Amino acid sequence: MSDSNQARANIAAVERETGLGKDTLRVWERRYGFPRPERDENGDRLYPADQIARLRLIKRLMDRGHRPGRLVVADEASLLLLAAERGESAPGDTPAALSAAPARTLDGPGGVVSRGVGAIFSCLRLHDVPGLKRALSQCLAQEGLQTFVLDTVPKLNALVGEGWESGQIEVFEEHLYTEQMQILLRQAIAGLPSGSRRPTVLLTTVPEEQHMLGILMLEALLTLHGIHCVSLGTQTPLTEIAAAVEAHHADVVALSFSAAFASRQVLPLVDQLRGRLPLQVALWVGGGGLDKGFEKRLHKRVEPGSQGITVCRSLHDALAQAEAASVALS
Amino acid sequence: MSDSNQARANIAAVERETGLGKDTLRVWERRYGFPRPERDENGDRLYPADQIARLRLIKRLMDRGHRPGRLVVADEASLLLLAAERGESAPGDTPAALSAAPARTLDGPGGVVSRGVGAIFSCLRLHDVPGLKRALSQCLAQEGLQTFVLDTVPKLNALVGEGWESGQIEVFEEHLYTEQMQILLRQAIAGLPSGSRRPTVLLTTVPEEQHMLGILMLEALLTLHGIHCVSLGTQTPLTEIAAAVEAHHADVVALSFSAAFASRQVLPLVDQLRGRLPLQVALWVGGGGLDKGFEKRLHKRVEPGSQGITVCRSLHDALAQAEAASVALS
DNA sequence: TTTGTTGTTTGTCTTGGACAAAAGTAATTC
DNA sequence: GAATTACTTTTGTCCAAGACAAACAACAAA
Repeated sequence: MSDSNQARANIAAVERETGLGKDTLRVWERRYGFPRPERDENGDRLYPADQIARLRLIKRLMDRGHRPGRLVVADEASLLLLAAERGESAPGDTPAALSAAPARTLDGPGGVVSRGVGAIFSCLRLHDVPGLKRALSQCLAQEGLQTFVLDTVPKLNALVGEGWESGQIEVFEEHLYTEQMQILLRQAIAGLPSGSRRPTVLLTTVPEEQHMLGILMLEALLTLHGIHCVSLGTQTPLTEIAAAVEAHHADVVALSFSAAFASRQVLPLVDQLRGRLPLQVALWVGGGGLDKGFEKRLHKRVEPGSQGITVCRSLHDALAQAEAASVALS
Repeated sequence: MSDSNQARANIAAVERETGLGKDTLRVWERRYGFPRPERDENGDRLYPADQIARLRLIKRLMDRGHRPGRLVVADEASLLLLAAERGESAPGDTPAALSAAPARTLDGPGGVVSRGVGAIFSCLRLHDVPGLKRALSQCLAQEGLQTFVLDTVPKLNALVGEGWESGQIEVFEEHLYTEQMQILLRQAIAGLPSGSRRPTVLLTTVPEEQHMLGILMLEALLTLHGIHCVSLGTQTPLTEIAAAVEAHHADVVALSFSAAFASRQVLPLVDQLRGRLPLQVALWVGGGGLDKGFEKRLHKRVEPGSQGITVCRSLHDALAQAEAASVALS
């Protein structure tokens, strides 16, 4: 198994592949004895492929809420057991939607018959790009944009996220899903009359946060309701967000944090941005990257400027905020 | 000027804002005496705003090809002098296109009269989003997709890039441009019949490379010529690229590197990916992130698997490669 | 002009220590 | 039982100073 001609990666490559920082990798090695990479002739770490795979699994479980200290000392069996568990985070949601819609709904190559979430999911797992496109479009057309964005897309995101956590879905499949959903949402937005109502909402993400779907969903929803949106895409430096607010006379900055984002960094980042924005500009934050205690910690802050941060736990929240702001501004 | 209540940022924030790594910031301080941040009560670095601004300027000049050792010890005046210089990288190109198309082509709010590159550029600088949309669409409609992608978009990219390097264009304006161009290109691609000819080209970027425009331009061009493309979006881990190749039976992987990408990392990355791909799968690399000596260094490599890497210096190259591959596969 | 050799520049990796914020645990009160 | 408070452990990030190899510049030779 552990052949010497096995592919081995340096610490930078492991950071790329797993998303765990170099400092973290080193401190785990010191504290827990794992990972235990080999060394090259210069003393630099060389991680074997199996240790990288384990690190990736650990990262998956961490994003689901498990603690690293337990995971790294756990044996392989209990790790796989945890991975097989389903996320029970949202009770009453659609926990069995996946198993209820098995992949045998195919009708010849590329010809999917069944509809809805299940069909989308099977196309994704079969790498059937045309079928995926078709299933997504059908779904959108059938439900209408509002229902699609408010209900179906979050459901799909959760499904794909869970599939990824449990190892059923590969990262590249998730990329494919994201790309196709992006195409669809952008097309839908382009087909709408551009919003003209205040507030003007500036949409973006902070550096390190590369996931676009959150702000794209919000943009679709707000544009549908006639609200004026300006999207800067992902990863805008904080100072630039502040500059853009001034340039576009924005009333609101909306930030999205995905579950993959390091949740401990969210509050300082948001705090810092709040300090750079004028007081009358609202700051909305949302997405799965906000842990449960976020509001509590937010309210514990006594520093000036920590007020005026609105947490949107769902797109419904954000829409309600927008409507309220629209009334207040008119 | 250097008030004590000035905003000061920690090293992580400076990394976010400037794109310079923590290690680099620390080693510059040790070697060159700049930056020279203050310290908080715990000994952690606190960078004043003016030093951050200088670091950002230095990063700009580095991306243009200047060497850090000279820049950090240079005085403010010579730095600004360098910044004001225009990039002379592409001789015979369109060096004065910007100044030849001043911003006074407006006709009332939002109503741009003049056409082409100049109009696009002025809308961008005036933050006129509807005008920008219109100008871009007009340009595309007038020139046709092929000419637009092959000539105008690279020209615009260069212009925006130069504007950013010289400080005329803010980062958030560049984000806005990228976002709008992305919308336009995606729309154009969606309007085409999806490609069916081999080779099947898998488009993506490596982790750390967030710029989408390169692969989007290539996707538009190839799809226009009937070539079958699969895009995974940006930042796909190398192992996942390899997995996606297998899943989609791709014949080619196309990677794009922007000028902002650390050019020293390109070769090892590409080498590593080459090693993970089957021999019959081609690997194309392109974009401004490849420095001049890239081919030379590539050919100097004697390691197994370093063969079979094709450098595309322009989209014309890539298109020619695709046509050649198409002939070979039919 | 190209090719090889030398010295300098530069980013990244190393170790081992330190600390603050977050999360878990226990005791207390409503 | 649910919510506060106080205490303890966990955990990621930062620091210092040293080292080294790849990239680069400059010069020599074919």
